[in-house]
Amino acid sequence: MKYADVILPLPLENSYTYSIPTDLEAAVTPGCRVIVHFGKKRYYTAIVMEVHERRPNTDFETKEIYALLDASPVLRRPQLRFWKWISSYYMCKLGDVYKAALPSGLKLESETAVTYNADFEADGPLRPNEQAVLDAFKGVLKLTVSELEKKTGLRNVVPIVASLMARGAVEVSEEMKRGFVPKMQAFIRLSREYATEERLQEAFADFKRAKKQELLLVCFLDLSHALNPALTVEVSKKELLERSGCSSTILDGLLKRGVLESYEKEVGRLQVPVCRLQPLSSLSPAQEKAYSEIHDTFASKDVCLLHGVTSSGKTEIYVRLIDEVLKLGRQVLYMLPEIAITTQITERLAKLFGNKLLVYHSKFSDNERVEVWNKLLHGNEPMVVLGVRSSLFLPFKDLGLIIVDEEHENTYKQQDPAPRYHARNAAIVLAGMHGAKTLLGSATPSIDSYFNATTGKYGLVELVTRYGDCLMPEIITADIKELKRKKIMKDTLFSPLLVEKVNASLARGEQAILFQNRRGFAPLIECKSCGWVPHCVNCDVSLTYHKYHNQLVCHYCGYTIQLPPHCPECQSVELKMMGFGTEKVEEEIASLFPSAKVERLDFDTARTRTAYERIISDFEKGKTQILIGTQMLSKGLDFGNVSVVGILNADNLMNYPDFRAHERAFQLMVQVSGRAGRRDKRGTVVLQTSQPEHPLIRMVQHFAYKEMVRLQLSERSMFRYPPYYRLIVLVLRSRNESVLQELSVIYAEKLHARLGERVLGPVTPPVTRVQTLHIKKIVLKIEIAAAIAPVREILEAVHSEMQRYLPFRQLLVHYDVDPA
DNA sequence: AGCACGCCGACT
DNA sequence: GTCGGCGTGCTC
Repeated sequence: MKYADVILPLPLENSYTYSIPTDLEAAVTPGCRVIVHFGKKRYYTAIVMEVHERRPNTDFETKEIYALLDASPVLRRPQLRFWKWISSYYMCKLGDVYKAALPSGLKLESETAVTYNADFEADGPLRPNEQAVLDAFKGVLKLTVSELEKKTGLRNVVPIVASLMARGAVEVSEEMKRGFVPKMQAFIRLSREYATEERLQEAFADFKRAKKQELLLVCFLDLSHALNPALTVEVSKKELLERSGCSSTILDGLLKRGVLESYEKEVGRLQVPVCRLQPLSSLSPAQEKAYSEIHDTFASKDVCLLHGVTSSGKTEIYVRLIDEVLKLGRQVLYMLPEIAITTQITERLAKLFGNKLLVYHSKFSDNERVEVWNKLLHGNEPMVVLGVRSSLFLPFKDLGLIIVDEEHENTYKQQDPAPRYHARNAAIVLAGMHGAKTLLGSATPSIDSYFNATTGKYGLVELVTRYGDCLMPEIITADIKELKRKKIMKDTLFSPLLVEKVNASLARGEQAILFQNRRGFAPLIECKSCGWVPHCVNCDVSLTYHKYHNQLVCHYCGYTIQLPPHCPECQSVELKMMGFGTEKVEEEIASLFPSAKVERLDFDTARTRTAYERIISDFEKGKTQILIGTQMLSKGLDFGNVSVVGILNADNLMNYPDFRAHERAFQLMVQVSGRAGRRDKRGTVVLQTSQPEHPLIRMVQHFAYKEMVRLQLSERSMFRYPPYYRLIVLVLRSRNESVLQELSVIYAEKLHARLGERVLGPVTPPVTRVQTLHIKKIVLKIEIAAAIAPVREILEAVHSEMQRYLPFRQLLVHYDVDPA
């Protein structure tokens, strides 16, 4: 008897053993997907980790594998190893890694479907809830449990469905959710009967009055070359109708006559670029130098950091390296943070690499992602994948190079659902498993990477001249505190300097970008008479006012209410708006620069791929003169005509409680400034701040990156932060505040007993409650040279010790290794 | 993560 | 007396 140890897409400690039906014994191999029955009801797609003949010591019945989904593994050999590394280093369950790794089209799950019995006649009165459930079946026979819950508005329909089933009113079944659906398209061909010239002549003779049909057939023959087997191409129905200008009724006529016939065929969703491939452009001397230095570095080191100022042309260098690796027959992963993957970069790469390019990110549909997956799995050609964080999990065969562009971006660190992995660091490990090199690129490298590069762990290559020798923008500060004191800036977000610069730029037919790191209209609302502030019911934060929908929104959990017409505490109608977000900036621009066309780029306006791309392309084409946005516009965008950038409030970037606040503020301000001035024009940046003398502001003004690093490093070493220490944060959450308080203290004491001064806390984070869960954190600072395995063992030991305290079950615990 | 089982308050 | 709230434990 053969058994398979499988991993389920659930946060479970162990793998589970299923027996393999004899007819599948040969076919079930590690890396295959199987469907298994798990628990009382549900079916899941599990991944086979190991096949063996060891009978499980049976305190439990061993179930059989229900079905095998793949003739060959969907994972390639190194992938499982990579999954195990992620789960061990980032201290999460293998099931969590599995969940993150596969596109959901490959993870079919069952769902309980409820079918209405049309013959049902109640033998007695129904309870209101039961009636409500039955009423939901108006016009439909079958609904899933979740659809029923949505339709009825009831929270727990399962028991109600159970009692209805007992009475014979409904039946339930487990059905698999729809997974990947291949895209089918209708094609048209000549029917067999008419496939000769003679028969076609007859057909033409037959048309008489059907002139349109005749025209359509001519058009078809023209497109398909159906009579010349050497040249024949397939013609889709859509193309034929478009090219002939005929309606589908005319085509139906031809189909009815039997001259043509229609057939369905699977087509890919990945668009094949139609443009002709372009040769690589040549490199400037500075780029050439950097390029060869990277090469030299890779001879002795596996990782190289490319520190290239904005618009120094890092992409050209990447392109060269990609081309080279492809020519060796190996694969390349080019990673970018989510917000930086735009049509600009995809089009550029498509022109160079054609159908060797695959794109993988969250704004692609799941079906498209499955196609990318399958193409890498089954294809053997060298490929370059342009992707986000999760593209690390794709089934690469033989990676030769991973490029992590904008490597300083903290969005490379996955925050919320486990696995909480850092894609840049994981990329280096993955590259190691493939014997590949990693190139980290940034205009403002993370302090961690820069430290590694200057201490010899990585190579360092610097590119300090901007491409085409265009000048770094001039950064001028505007002192908002002073302007407010002098009453020059009253009830406005714009300093006179910024207004003047924007006006001058518009007058020259140039564009402006305004940056404000907060969306919505006002982040805080306060009643003028009693001081009441609207708070989220689930989280410990005030609600942000969004004027467009006249709503108050929680930016942590999405909780939304209408703006009350008066204060619920004292009935006063005077509500004061405090602070400002992108919406308010937009509103003020409309009055300050009435003739300019303005657009806003933030989470609210760029919800879909098309909306996002439209805003960018309109700005690119000059349809928009002013673009307002959050950090979304700091990345990966090249605009040729922007001469002014305004940073509306630098203070809120610098003043938040995190040891990386200054590093991040510097990176953000320099990146945003980099949008100003391209080609031959020197740009201007107006930096509005109440602390113009702040050292960090001075460093931004002079692009003094190294100075910033020096200062930060001395602080980090003093206060035991990365890169000198490794942080592991234990996050404890509970609905029950007192249990959380009590247990977090005990937890920290136990850790302190074993790890001493390395343990800090428990501390209360700035936002103490999110989604009805109170939060405490215990921070571990581990010497960077120390081995991490013993620390993990201690953490696990203390965790199991804690489980002896009964209320511990009310706690949710997770680890955040190397928090961003 | 689901899902069932089991034990307590508020309704007919 | 029952309904339904959620705390607890298990899933090969």
